[in-house]
Order: sequence, then structure tokens, then C-alpha cells
Amino acid sequence: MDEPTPDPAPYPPARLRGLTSWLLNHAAARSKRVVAAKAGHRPGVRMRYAILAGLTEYGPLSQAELCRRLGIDRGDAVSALNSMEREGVTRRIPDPTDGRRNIVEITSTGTKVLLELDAVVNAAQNELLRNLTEQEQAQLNALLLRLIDVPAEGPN
Amino acid sequence: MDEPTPDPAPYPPARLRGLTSWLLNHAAARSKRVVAAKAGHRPGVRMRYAILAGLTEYGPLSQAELCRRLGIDRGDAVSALNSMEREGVTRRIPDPTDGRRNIVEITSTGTKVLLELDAVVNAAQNELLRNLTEQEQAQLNALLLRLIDVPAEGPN
DNA sequence: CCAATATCAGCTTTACTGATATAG
DNA sequence: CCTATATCAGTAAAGCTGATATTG
Repeated sequence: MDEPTPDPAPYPPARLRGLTSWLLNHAAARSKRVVAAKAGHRPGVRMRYAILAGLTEYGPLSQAELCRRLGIDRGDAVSALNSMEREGVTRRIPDPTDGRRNIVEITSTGTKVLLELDAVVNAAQNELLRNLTEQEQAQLNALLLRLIDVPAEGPN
Repeated sequence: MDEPTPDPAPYPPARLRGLTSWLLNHAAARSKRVVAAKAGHRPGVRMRYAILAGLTEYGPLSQAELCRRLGIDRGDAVSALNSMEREGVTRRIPDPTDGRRNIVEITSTGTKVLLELDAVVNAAQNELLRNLTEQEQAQLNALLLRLIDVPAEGPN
């Protein structure tokens, strides 16, 4: 897979070279391109992967709680879960103890799809990070995680 | 007051916590939010800042060359330059040596606007990076720059 | 004839905002 | 009453694609 941009020589001006917000946006853009290419340009891969990973690691839970833990929008999750349910990778069950809620869970098909996506996503990371050593990759991840300001280990 | 922002604890699943592409996208999203807030939610701040910084550091040059060096799309630059010219911060002059080209340059008003944007953007960086030490910030920038500066993609 | 430039029109994905019906 | 949930509709920015007229 080639990347669509040959990118002949973008020398960022000094002001941008030291600007984290600019660097983050370009890095994220490249990340999107690489992941999309590895995923055959199917849309919504990030959202689907996040949802499947969340359901697998957290077990069944309500949509609102899932969205809170993933940091994604509720409305966006609705349409994602609609198509995912249509494809049989997730399932919604009305919460017997609270009529407002749906309990969402992953199906066995969904688990298979998650493993496939694991491969796709990991291949993308390798390509994305091929200029960095393992140590640097870990460093980068740690710094980004702190930038996102995640409340560390939460009450589970 | 407990907390100004509710933000009820998104604990990323382990799969996402170690996923650079996911971290990058969330960090970039937060970066956009912070910058937009500091800029009073005026749209196109990133593009305008990049163009003004480029013109200042490179001097007058053609649109295509500018876009190449900034890594932005030509079509997007056209509309950005249209409104920027309307506001008198940039100027287009037909290249006397090549009828296809416009020489773009920054105006004195543009330089003032750039200085204002410097302040806005730097304030945003401070907020964005408030959890990181200066050394960590430099480390992060260096790693991001190397992530972006990938020359070409070979076959896999 | 081919390549580069500037421009325009349009599409896609992603994030976000607001409204609504329903249930606690 | 007020809050939370799930859903839907619509907006907005950013990135990208393709076409075109013009010039080298």
C-alpha cells in the first residue's frame, strides 16, 4: 500500500516545527491515512475498533457508560451501533432494571471481527511508527496519554 | 465548585491506551478544542497561522510552493487566501516571469495579525501542555516531527 | 503534446450541537 | 420537577478528489 501523498518537501516553518498543536494535527492526519489504507478505506474503523475493544474489556454495559469510558459522542455511537448490530457484531438488550438503558454487548462474531481489526490496526502502527525505536514509541504513547489527561486508573 | 468540566472519566481500554493512532487522534482533538477556545472559535485559525508563518519565514513565493512547504492542500489555500486577501493580511501579485503563478506575500497588517495569533497560539500550547515539563514538551515535539517527516512509503 | 498552476465545485469523515420522547 | 438515556437531525471544519482554463 502506498501512501497517497508523495509529499515532495514540506519543510515546516520554525514557528510550526515547535508547535505541538500543529504537529499533533499533522501526525493525526498521517495516522488516519495509514490506518484507512490498511483498513481498505472502510469508514468508521476507529469508532468500531474502540467500541469492540471497550465491550471486550469492560463487558456488557450501557451505551452512555460505554461512550463515557471511550470518550466518544453518544449520538455518533448510536449510528455506529446501528450498523454494527445490523452486521451482527454487537447486540443491544433492554436493561431489565432501568427502562432507559440498553445493555450493549459484543457477539462471538464481533470477537472474531475484533481480532481481525487487531491485525489491521497493528499493521498500521508498525507502518506509522517505523521511524521510531520501540523505546521511543513507548515514550510517545506515554506522553500522548498524559496529554489527553486521562484520569489514570479508575474505579472499576 | 467541584469541577468546572464534568468530564466523567473516560478510562481508555488497554487496547486503545497503547495505540498510537488512537492517542494521536484524541490528542489532536483536544488540541483543536483548546486552540479553538483560545481563538474565540473563529474558524480556519490553523490554516491562517500556517500561511502567515510560512510567508513570514519564507518570504514571497507562489501558492503551489507555499502549499508544498506547509503540507496543505492547494484548493483549501485558495479559499483561505481569498478571505485573507479580503481582510488585507496577504497580497497576491502576478509573477512577471511566469504567467501561471501568483506571488503571495504578507502585508504589514498581516504581520500584526501574525503577532496576535502568536499570542493566541502560545496560550493554547501552554494550556495543552500544562501537564508536561518543558523537557517532555520538547521530547514530544521531536517525536511528532519524526513521525511526520516520513519521506515515502515503500511496498509492504 | 505534456506538465504545472490557480481556481472551483463537490464529497467524505469526524466532531459536535440541539431537540425530543421516554423512563427513573 | 428534574435528570439521564437513547435517538435523530443538522452543522461545521478539515482533508481530499476531480475538472477546467491558462500558461510554460
